[in-house]
Amino acid sequence: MIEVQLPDGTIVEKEDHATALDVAKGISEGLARATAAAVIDGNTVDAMRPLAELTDTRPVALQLLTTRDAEASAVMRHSCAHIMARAIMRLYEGVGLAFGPVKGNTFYYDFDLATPISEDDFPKIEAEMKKICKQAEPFERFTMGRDESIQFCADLNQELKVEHIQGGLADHDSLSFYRQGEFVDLCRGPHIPHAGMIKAFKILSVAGSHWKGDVSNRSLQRVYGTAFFDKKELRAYLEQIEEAKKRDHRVLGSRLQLFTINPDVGQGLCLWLPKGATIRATLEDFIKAELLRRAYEPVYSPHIGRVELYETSGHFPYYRDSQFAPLFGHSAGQLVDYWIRALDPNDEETTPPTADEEQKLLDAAMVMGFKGEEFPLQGSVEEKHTVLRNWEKLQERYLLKPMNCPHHAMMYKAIPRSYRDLPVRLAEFGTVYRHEQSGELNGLLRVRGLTQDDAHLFCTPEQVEQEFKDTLGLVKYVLQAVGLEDYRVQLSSKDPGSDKYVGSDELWENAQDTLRRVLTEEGIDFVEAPGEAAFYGPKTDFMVKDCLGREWQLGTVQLDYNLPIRFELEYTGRDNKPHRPVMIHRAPFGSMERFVGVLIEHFAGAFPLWLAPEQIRVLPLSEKSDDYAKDVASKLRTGGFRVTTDLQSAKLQAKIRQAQLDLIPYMLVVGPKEAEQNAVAVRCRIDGDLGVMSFDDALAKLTAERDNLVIRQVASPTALATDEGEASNEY
RNA sequence: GCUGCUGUAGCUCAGUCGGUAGAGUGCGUCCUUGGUAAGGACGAGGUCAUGGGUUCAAAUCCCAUCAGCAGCUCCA
Repeated sequence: MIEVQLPDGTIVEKEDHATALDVAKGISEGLARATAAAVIDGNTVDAMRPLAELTDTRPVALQLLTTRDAEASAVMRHSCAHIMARAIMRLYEGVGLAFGPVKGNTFYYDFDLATPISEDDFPKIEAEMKKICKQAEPFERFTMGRDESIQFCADLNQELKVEHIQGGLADHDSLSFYRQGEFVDLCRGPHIPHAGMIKAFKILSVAGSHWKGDVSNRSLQRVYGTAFFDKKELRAYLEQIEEAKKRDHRVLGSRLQLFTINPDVGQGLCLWLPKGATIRATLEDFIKAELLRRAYEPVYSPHIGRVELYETSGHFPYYRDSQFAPLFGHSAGQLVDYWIRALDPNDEETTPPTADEEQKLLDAAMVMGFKGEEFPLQGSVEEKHTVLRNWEKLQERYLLKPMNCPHHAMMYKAIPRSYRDLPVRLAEFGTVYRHEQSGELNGLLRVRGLTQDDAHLFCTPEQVEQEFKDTLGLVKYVLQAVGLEDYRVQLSSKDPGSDKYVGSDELWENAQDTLRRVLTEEGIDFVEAPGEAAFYGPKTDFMVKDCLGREWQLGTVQLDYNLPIRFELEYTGRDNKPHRPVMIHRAPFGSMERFVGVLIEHFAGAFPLWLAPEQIRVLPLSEKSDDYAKDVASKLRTGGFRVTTDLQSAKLQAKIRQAQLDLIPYMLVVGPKEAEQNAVAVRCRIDGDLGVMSFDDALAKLTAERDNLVIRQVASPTALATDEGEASNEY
């Protein structure tokens, strides 16, 4: 017999081989029907496995997971992934199985499959899945030894599973499988007792992916789906997605005329329309005022800089692929650049020049002033490259600036610095250009030209901690001021196994320790993300989600001991000797583009009074009141408000409806009565009609709301839940 | 960049079997002059993303290019 303790403390005795399902049955048939899985020792486990196998603790502390528990849904979705895989294997030949984990409310399965699956195929896959669910066959678990498992998977023609057992699961002696009818899959589990528990599911999309997430590996087809225990929940979830899409900043940006992106201007290059620009300018003014209070100094730098500058900083070689190609000060540079690439055997876009062509290139180069006799016409490619590289260096090459830090480092260097001057805080809304992969571009959230609310702090090693602390405080303050409270803090640290980082391990450890310590002292919850650091230093990133639940980095504070070395930055210490400062890179908003994009979604386009591009709209009751409306608007403008008048010959209801749809915070209705008393009838977008008040009272009320940066929202946006639970799916 | 999907009026979308393109909304003009979420009439708007091909005939079929969307990968 085995003793089992239920969450309420009750202890029940069961047969030795009893399962969680048996315990549930002992309580009620209904409970047994609803039991999807169990929790023992904090682990989610199969409800149909004998309890004695699952833990040595006695009595067994057992918690049943029923169809009402969120954890049970995750188990069920994983089972649904198996069912989808089973259906697809019935419909297609030669299906290779990769991974099929759960991700938030959705699941996916990666398939190695020659035939492309398209959306048109979803109905037939779903129909097959429905059949499987109807049959309500159980999920049966069994285990095998390593070698046996490898042979088993090989016999099933599941090469990827074989590879995974040999690679990722190398330290597992025994492996578990789940069988459901004719379908068997290497899987850690757990699963629901039988397929009949899945009452509602839907295939959502199909996309490409790569085996183990590595682009150099074979590409797979990833089919996404979602499943629920209840049809209503599925419908509600699909509606929630539709609802969330209405908040999409790309949709609102165009409806509210905030910004536009035009392919004729260029991919990923956004055009800020007046209303969007107003929001941005308001935010910039807000942060400029705050920086003044915090003793930052404004600077400006040009949009381009010499390539050598970025070679010094390390950005050019490191990010070459995602930068716009260098610009040449003279066309001779282009000639040499072309020549170098033509000779490069690894450059697939070019073919080596013939002897004839090379002579022409040489003639052209001599016309442009190069010393032709230096060029080894009969030499090797390497010898030619050497000469061409030298010629290239004679040319001015510029980079559209991908980063502001090198410019700011030069500004630091421009003036002799004493320890008494530090910290030096140089701030600039710096516009940078990055040639992001085309598939990555996304509205305002990922663009090719962006403006960072950037600043670089240069301080002594002793000051680092305080400066870092203050900077974190600034980021938190700024986010709180605009009402963005739903963020996650991440300490992006170095991946010890990678060689992409510059600088000594000691500097890195030192920097990471400082970040960890300050974050802990400040009581900021954070997760550490190894491998997410910049190549020159660790950083603290503030992450937020968009309307589809995708995560983006907004604010960032980065510690950097490396660029000061590369740029040989110095200050004179108390000892009259040169010392090396430490740099802190920081951008509370991140980029103005992404930040405004996120804000649009956060407020669903309905900005608080202080940020709204059009703050007040004056609505005359009829044309008879047009003059008074203009008068009111003009006085509000004098009070610093952004105000318009609606003079179209429409009924009041229509004007109000239009203003509500345009998400204008306040409407002032004026008719003959108001004109007579120098009054206005105030209507708030959120609260509706506030009644008639004197113009002065209305002005005072709105001024207070604006100047206090009051944030008001009808409902706080509910981002789609997409908790990252992927790591738990080991196989 | 990769995989899949999409591209028709300013916007949202119809358009059957290949046979000279349609709605709603917005926009303009006129009528209407109103009290807190849609008053009415008329009108203008399209090289069906671009370039090729197949065909007597292409928005429709095929190919390429460009752009967008979702995911992957990348992200200073």
